[in-house]
Amino acid sequence: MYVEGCHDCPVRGKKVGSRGNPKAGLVYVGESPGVEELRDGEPFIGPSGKLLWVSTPGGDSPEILTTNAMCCRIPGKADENPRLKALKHKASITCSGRLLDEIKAHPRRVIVALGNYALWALTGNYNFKISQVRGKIIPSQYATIGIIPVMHPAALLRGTGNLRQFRRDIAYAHHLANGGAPYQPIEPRYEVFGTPQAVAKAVKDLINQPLISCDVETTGFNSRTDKIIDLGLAYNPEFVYLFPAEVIPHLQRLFALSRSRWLYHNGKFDVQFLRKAGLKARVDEDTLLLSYALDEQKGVHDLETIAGDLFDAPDYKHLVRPYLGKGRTYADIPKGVLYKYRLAPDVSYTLQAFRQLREQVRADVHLEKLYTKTLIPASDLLSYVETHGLYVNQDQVNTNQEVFEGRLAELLTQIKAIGGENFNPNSTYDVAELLFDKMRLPRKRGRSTDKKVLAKLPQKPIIKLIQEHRKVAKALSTYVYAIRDASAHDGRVHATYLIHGTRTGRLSSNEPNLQNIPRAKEQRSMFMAPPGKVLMEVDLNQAELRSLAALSNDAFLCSVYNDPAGVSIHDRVAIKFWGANFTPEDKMKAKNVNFGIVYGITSTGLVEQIGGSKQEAQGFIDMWFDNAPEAHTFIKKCRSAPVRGVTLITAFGRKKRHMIVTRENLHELQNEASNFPHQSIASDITLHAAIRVRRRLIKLNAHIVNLIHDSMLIEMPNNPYVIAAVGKTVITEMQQVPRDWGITRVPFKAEAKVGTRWGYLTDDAYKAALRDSHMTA
DNA sequence: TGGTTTAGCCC
DNA sequence: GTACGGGCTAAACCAT
Repeated sequence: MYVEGCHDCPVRGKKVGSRGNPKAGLVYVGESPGVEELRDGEPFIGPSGKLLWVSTPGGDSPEILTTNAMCCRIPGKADENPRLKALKHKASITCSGRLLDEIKAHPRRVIVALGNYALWALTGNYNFKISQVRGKIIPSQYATIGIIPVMHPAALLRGTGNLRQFRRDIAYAHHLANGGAPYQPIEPRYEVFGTPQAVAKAVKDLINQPLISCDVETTGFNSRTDKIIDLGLAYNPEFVYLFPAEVIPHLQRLFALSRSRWLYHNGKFDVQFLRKAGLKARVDEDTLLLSYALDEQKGVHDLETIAGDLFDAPDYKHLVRPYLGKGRTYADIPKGVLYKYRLAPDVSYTLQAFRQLREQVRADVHLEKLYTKTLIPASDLLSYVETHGLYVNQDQVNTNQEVFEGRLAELLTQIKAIGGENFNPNSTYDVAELLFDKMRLPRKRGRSTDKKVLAKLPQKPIIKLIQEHRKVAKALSTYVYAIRDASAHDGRVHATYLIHGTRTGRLSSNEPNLQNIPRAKEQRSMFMAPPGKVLMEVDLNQAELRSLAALSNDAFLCSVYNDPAGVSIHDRVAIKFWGANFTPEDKMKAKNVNFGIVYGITSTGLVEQIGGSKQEAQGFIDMWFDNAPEAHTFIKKCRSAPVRGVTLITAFGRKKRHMIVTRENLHELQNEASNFPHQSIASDITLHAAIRVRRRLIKLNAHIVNLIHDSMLIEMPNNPYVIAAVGKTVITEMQQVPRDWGITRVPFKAEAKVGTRWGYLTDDAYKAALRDSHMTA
């Protein structure tokens, strides 16, 4: 094959042409051939091709014309290397004539552009980004229906993109090529109900509807300081009722009395604003949580993405964006624009998405259980935890600020005396230059200067200074300034807990993250109980190891946790390793192995913690598993799930699906899989316990103020009766939840600590309260 | 201004 | 040569 464009082409290598029916109505256009394609002279027969064909309805078919934007191979590193990138760009331009000639030779219905280069060559528009336009019909002179941009399968194999979306996009192209109608969102009509009389009329329409979709637009993300601008409701996606903020009080009756099921997209956010405005809002259905139940990957659950995927809803962001920018809020958007392009579509799209997603969840018994029994109740729990917030000890924050700022200034002076006036210890570039170029210290792992590397370098004064500087700088920026600023409004921090933040079912926390506060007493004590109250922390004891024991039914682990004498697992393992006369150091090592096991630790990782040789560490790991063979088998079975194409499912209905397995990511997927079940179960036990106890605690004026994977923090009056009642309630439920969910082979154990400052909670204080209340533990 | 990399904190 | 699961934030750096 030789065409005129090849004269100007900078590559001029061996060429790979097209395959399939030259007259096909459906064309796949890829980027450039890979190694396998070059060898066999056909496009899409390597790993990318395999993924493409398994994602194609009906599989590999000669009725599809398959070709590439470039017919020569461009080395895979081209996107990182500027010289190669320029070459690739030039090649794609010179080759586009050949591509378009081939396409134009016969009438086409649909062209699938796989990746940016295919899209650019087909449209001539280099501003397109595949990640932004994928799955949308782009009109084209070359195809009657148009171009459907889709992520390149190679990108998915590298770990970017989302397989569900990829499959849906390909299926959509086939649907269109086979004469199917384009997905068409319903664009709702809307009306503003701005007077009490108008509201009364709207309420009459709405109050007996079985399902109402609700959304609010606000001036910001903080329900304490920001305000609702407008509220939208709909029971039919064709029509949205809009209510300006000033008439919202007139909706009280609707929210309080309606028997409707209330639908939101991330209702945890909306209901906090609505409750502040005096409405009895509740979340019965939630499209964000439905989407997460169906796909535990992150980054695909915002309403724009869902509506775009399900019915090709237009992206109106660009129409709203010009009115935003620094210092401006949604209140600065003209009402007409806000209603037409934001509020009305959001309310209607939520309803439209719900119809599809709810059915998909209902069709799967595990997901139905997860959604109704865990995700929706968690939304209710967390909207309350977020609103209540965690009290901040401003004195401790101020003290920490003074101490850390003072120390940081000292350190900086000393560091600059060695590194020079312009030396910035926060800059990894500066640190690497000083250590490896000027001081000629030995390099490890490239030019990394992280904690472990510094610890292994010869202990020069500058290294000690940099180590301490990093610690103090972190303490100051992340854990003093952020907490100080976040609590400036009402003396509390109100973190946001994401239900969909992890692939295991753990919660995540942000702004601020209350799940990674340093354990140092003076830092944890930035959080405390307000005057007259105390904090209680209730922890699950070794939750993940107990989960592993229960799931694997391992004889050794089960005997440890069912042991009436209560000899700890660390002691039991130490005895197995060293006999009855083990030393305290031995016990420490045993503890590290025990905790490492649940994370799938390797000998290298274990050496980092306990020292010694790699062989010795491997010996401990082997011995541990020899001693717990059923646990070993269970973990191995989980590890092999990605290769076997098996989806892991927990008792709570959490799933770990294995979408794309490649040689590169296999190891990572196996590690995730082996960790998933016990991590997931441990956090669900905590979450369910919190859901169960919340209302009972409120009657005692006790409030959950933080949740950290296997523990919860509770604020309550400093009264022994209350403390004892709360402790008993929470401990009982944390221990009962696993039994109720069929996790019965080992008991779970919860423990309570009490005090005024988070850094100084003790079990003695809890026991004292039990004594004082004349109750027994 | 926004995205990526490197670092450090937690369970 | 191979690092151990799940997260979030800040600062520097680099591209646009």
